[in-house]
Amino acid sequence: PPGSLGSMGVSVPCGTGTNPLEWTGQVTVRKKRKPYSKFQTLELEKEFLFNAYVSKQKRWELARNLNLTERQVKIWFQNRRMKNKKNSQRQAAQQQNNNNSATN
Amino acid sequence: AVMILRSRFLDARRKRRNFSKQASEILNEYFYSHLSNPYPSEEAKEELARKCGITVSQVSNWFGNKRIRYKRNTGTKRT
DNA sequence: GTCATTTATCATGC
DNA sequence: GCATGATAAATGAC
Repeated sequence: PPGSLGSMGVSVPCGTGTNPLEWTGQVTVRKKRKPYSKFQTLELEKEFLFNAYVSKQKRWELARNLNLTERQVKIWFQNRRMKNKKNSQRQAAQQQNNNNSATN
Repeated sequence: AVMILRSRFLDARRKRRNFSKQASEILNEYFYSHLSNPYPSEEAKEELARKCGITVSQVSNWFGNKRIRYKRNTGTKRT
């Protein structure tokens, strides 16, 4: 999406595009998405319970023990924090709905 | 094992519902009328969400799915 | 770091 | 049996 910024100032990949269907073009070669194993996910979740932000030392250990790259561990925690935030917002919205319904 | 049960409970995929026909029409109308740049702004998403009776996240999901599937369906067939 | 995305995969509807 | 909505890896902008 070309230069269209949200209210937060974070823009999105791709940078051009006013002419026909330029957005359909592939920007970069992406690595194929591979779901992690149950064990990998479980260990990452356990560490996430301790702290949502992992130190570099811990990240190195996790990567080694789970046979992942440090980059994968880093990104997993980033996505996990986003998931957490999304769930929090979802619960907050439901609370709002409940309050509105109750007071009306 | 614990995770599986927890995830089965709060995973919205388990209770997925198709959007109403009217909502799909609104979303498709916006998509095809903005085919050169089908990336609605945050405000546009909010308005679409309000008109369709769904959440902003659902609008984002819909456009994400629509873009990739439109690309795949149109890119493969050429004459 | 966040966060809107892309993409594949998942789970469901019909 | 695929269409469809939501989620899980992965990227890129800032």
